[in-house]
Parts: sequence; structure tokens; C-alpha cells
Amino acid sequence: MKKKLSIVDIAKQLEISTTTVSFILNGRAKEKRISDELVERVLKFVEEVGYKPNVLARSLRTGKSNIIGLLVENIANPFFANIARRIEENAYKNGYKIIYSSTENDTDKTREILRIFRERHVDGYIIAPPEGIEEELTSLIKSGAPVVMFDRFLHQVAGADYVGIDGANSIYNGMKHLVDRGYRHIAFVTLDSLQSQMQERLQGYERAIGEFDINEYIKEIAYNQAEESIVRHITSFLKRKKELDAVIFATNYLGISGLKAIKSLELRIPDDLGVLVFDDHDLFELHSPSITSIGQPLQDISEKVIALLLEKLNSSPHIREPEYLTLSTALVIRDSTMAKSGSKS
Amino acid sequence: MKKKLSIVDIAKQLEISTTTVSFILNGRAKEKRISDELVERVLKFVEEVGYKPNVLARSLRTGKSNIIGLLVENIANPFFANIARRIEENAYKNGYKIIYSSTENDTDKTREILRIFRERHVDGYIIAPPEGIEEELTSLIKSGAPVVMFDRFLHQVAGADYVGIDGANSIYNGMKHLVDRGYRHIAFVTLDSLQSQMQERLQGYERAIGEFDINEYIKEIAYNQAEESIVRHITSFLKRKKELDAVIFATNYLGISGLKAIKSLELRIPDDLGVLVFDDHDLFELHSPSITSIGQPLQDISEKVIALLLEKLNSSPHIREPEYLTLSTALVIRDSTMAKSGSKS
DNA sequence: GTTTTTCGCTAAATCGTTTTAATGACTAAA
DNA sequence: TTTAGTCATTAAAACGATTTAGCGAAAAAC
Repeated sequence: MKKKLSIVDIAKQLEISTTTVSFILNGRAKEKRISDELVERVLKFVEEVGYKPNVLARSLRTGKSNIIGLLVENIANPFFANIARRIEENAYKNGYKIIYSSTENDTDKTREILRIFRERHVDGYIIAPPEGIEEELTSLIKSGAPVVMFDRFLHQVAGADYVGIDGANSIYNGMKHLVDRGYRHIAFVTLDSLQSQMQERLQGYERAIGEFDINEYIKEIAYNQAEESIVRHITSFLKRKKELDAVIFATNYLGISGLKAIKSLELRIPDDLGVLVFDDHDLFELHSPSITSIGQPLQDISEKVIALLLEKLNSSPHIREPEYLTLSTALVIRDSTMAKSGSKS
Repeated sequence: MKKKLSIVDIAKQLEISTTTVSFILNGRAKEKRISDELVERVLKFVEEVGYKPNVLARSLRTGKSNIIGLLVENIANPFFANIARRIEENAYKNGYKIIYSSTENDTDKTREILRIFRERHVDGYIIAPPEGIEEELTSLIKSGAPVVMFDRFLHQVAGADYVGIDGANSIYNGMKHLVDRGYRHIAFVTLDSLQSQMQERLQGYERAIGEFDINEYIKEIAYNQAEESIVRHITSFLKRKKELDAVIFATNYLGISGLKAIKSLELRIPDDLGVLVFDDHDLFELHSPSITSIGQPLQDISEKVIALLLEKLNSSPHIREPEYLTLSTALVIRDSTMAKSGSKS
């Protein structure tokens, strides 16, 4: 077993000081005017014996870990899994590793995770923050940590960048689409959550309700229930509101639960009920009939998020104004909203 | 900004040595017969000032990082995302954090990730290994690292635990189900992969073919293609083999691509074609008709994996025989295999 | 010919822990 | 009274890097 060599070993073998080796390995040879001849000798030797610096020792000394903490709501949700995958890939290319956790929108759990991440000297944070975590994030930022929020925004947190989508307009456009198709009694099934992205989507719905002068039907589902329970709630809601002719679901999993509810009620889509879901999913494309949905720009979100974070990481002391990016979504029109008027679009 | 206190600060304030503090904090007070009075004084003070040891320094000294490296094929695949989520939750409860990467079944990428994980002094490895990584894993294990493989097995790797499911019998049972339903021309759509789990599933198919004395139709799809390309291949295969009356897809995403192909060909399920997919998915439950699938015991797999790893982590020097766990799956019978014989099961 | 600069490199401190080996004081056995 | 053994604690050496401050020799400036 080859016992890992240290920088001391290297220095000893070459009969020079560890300082010199360190300078050379960190590309500070020019700056420290170390002779080209020596630089080459060291590099060659290091290459030969396959020496790799001990990351822990380095981190201890420098205070940098090259690890990014990623907090998503739930890694098993395809939206977050996709984002995570792309972020990871990108971070990796830039020499950063990702350490992640699912918050489950639970403030206490999130607090705890942040504590642990901080303890591990994570260099930067990417977070889809639950409500109630404002204070911790603010203190994190004050202590100098780069923070990028995505998917939802916390107004009270100053100094964090944000990347999100335009939920209000997305839903508004969805509503417009439904109204154009002749739907009039459109329900909005959402979470009983004050998170900014959910509020925005709700606003989009309400603006449309007002503008098109139609009735409002809102069903708020409590978060963190078992799926069957969500299905039951939606089922009972749909059963109660017989006049409905369309439903918008505000998240992908509400949409999935909603489809289960609709199936159990044996309602026909789109004849009995038009369906539109926020956030796309393989399932919606394949469903019979296929489900109209609002697709988020996953790749774009991921790229922006990691770019913003890297920017901050590479220019630590100089604090720039935080950036708030709002990307737009794409309405993917499918068969589930084809009922009332023209049967072909 | 409160500058983090160190153990030295604690010791100074209490006018005792850092050694004593360290012993007390690590629960070695009894063993080192430190007086109860002092223990209490230290614990109280530490609590009061909210001192947390520096994880990096500790890791540097002890060589343990309390980080587990998780390598999955693709975190955006719901199977792996679900496993990852459960493993993370469990690891977390035991004081371990997860650092993950997607291998994309690419040997080079995996090698690189392993290098980086090793560099970071990851304490243990959980991996769904691609082919060709045997050597690296073996050397990892030789160097004393605990390794647990899951989902697929590498025979040449000695000393790693393994948790998987019984793919051969699962597929065999699926075939039996199809044959019982009256299907005779059953195709098997799989990957052109030598990975053990894919080979097992194939064996299950072939055993059934032999036993039931029916024709064999195998379509192997190359990994790492764009989805549309997979869909095209399956489409052309189905078009070519007009005599087929059922298909088994060997993975969830092959199943999804397959359903897209079937849709584009306007084949009716289950009348024109029975469908069965290995690995369950929300989509299969909701699809019209719903798709019969082979469900893996996600929770059980995750629990076993993390339990085995923790066991190894907590008993480092004494090497036990590796454990190979094979869990069984559940055939979830749905409408996509209801065609030929009895219409109600 | 002295002083100052530049050059090329290094000694030693530091990051914050854990752990080995030892210490002085006291007690019990011989 | 010496010896040996507990007791309660600690000094100091690791772990493996980075970084500050500095040193002696040669070259340049005066």
C-alpha cells in the first residue's frame, strides 16, 4: 500500500523547502520569481509520483472547502432532481463538489442542515428556501457566504441572488389559453403555502379571474401530506364543485395527484374537465389524453444559478448588487385543454 | 461578528488544557477518569458559548470525514432519486452527510469521481457501478474503504457488499403473467449492456422463452442516446415485428420511450400490444390504460444499503465476509396486460 | 567602496483538532 | 521507608497544507 505522500515528502526528496513546492503547485511561481528550472523539476517530480495535495489540510488552512451546499425541497421531485443534476455537472466542471439535502419545506430541518453545512465550511449555498428561514440566511450572508436562491424568493433576505420564473404571467397565460378554448369555470388547485412562487402563481390566477370576469374556485392543499390524502382532498373538491369545466394544478405533484383523483371520479378529459399543470413531466406528455402544461426552462435556471454563485465565489470581497433573474416559461399545449372551441389548434 | 471559538479558547477560559476539553467532548471522560465536577463545568460552558468543533481540523487529524460518497447512474432517474433521498435521510440521522455524483455509466467519469471522493477522504462508498470500474473499486477496498454496491453487481470486486433485486425471477414472473394472459409473441427491449442487473433480466426472459416454448424477440438499445433516438429505435423495431403481441421493457426509461413509440404507431394497449415494464413509475399507474410493472422495494433497498455501510463504518478493522442481499420485487398488475384471456383477474 | 535592490528561496507560524506519553500527587502494598 | 499503583490532568507532537516575514548572495546604484 503506497502511503500517501505529503508535501513534506516531496520537499525532502527534492531537497528544497515545502514553501517552494507549495508556491509552485499553486501557480505562484512567477509571482515569487522561482526559477523556471526549479519549477519544471518540481512539476515533473510531482507528476511522476502522482502527488495530490490533501484537501482537508488545505481547507483547514485556507478556510475554503470547494464544496457547494445545495438545498432543494425534495430530491425525488423530478423538477429538483433535474436541476440538481445539471447544477452538479456544472459545479463539477469548475472544481466544486455538491453536498445536498432535502428540506421538505421544513424550517427546523432546514435550519439544522444550514448549521451542518456551515460547520463543514461549505463555500457557497444554493437554496430553494422554505418560509421562516430568513434570519438564518441573512446571518449567513452577513458572515460573508455567497447565497443564491432559486424557485422561490424571500423578500426579507438581502444580498442573495435569485433565479426564478415568472409564475404570475405563466399562470395568467394558461388561464387565457383555457378561456380562449371556451372554459369558464376554472379551478386553481394549489398549496396552502405563502412561498413566493406559489403566491405568484395564485396572483396570475386571480388577475385572470378579474380580467376575464369569471368565477373563482381555489382549493388549497396542505403540504407534507401523504399522497393518498392529497388525492382524497382533490377528489372531494372536484366532487363538490360540479360546475367546474377546467382545473389548473399549481405544481407537478399536485397535477399527478389531481389526475389520479380525476381518474377515480371517471371524469373525461378534456370533455368533462380541462386540465393544465404547472411544471412539465414525462407523464403529462404520455397521458391519454396528453396534458397541457407550463414547462420551466430547467437548463437555463441551472446555468444561471451556478453562474451567479461562481461569480460570487470568484470575487469574494467586492460585494456587487444582488441579481434577481426572472426567466419565462413555455406553455406546452396538449390535448387536455382541447374541449370547448376549435378542436384542432 | 462572533469569531468562531476554538477548543483552545475554551481551554484558556476555563484554565484547563485542551486535552481535557477534547476528552470530555468526545465522551472519553469516564475512560480518562476526569472528575464529574469538571466534566459538568466544561459541558455547561461549551453549551453556553455554543462552541462547535471544527470539522475540518478533526477530519485532518482523525482521517475521518463523516461523508459518504454516493454514485448513481443519474440522479434525475426517479429510481435513483428515490433511493438517494432515502439514503440521504438515513445517513443524516447517523451523523453522515452525502456527497453524490451521476456516473452516466461512463467509466472514465466514474474513475474521476472516485478519485475526487478519495481525495476528499470520503469515509464510505455507495455505488451503482458501471462496467469497467472493477480495478478501481478493488484498490479502494484494499485501501480499507467500505464499499457497498447496489442495483448491479461486479463479480470481480471482492469485499464489497451488495444489495440488489432478483431480476431474473422478476422478469420470469412477468413473462409467466403474460403467457397466462394468452400472449405468445413477447419481445424484450433492453440495453446493450453487460451490467449484471441487465443480464439477469435478460436471463429471466430467456428462461421463460425456453420453458414456455415461444419465440424470442430481443431488442438491445444503446445507452447514452438522446431520448428521441431511443424512441425511434423502438418504433422501428415494433414496426418491423408485426407479429408481436406484447413487450417487456427492461428499465423505466425504456418503458417511457416505449410508450411514446407505441403512441406514435397508434397501437392500442393491451389489444394490439400488451406492455409490462421493469421498475414502477407514477406514469405507469396513471397511463391509459395503466401499465403493469415490476416494482422495486425502494425503501428496503435503501435501508439495507445504508445499514450495511454503517455496519462496516462502525467496525472498521475487523473484516467480515461481504454480504450479498437479493430482495424480491412485486408484480403490479394493471390494465396493459389484460388482453387475451380472462378480462378480470 | 559602501549602501540599496533585486533575486531565489526558506524557516517557522498557523489553521483547530486528537492522541501519546508523561507528570506530580497521593494512596496502598511490601 | 521504599515501591508500586492509581488518579486527574496536561505538554507537546502530530495531521498536511498555506503564508508571512526574512535571509544571504549577487547585482545595481550612489
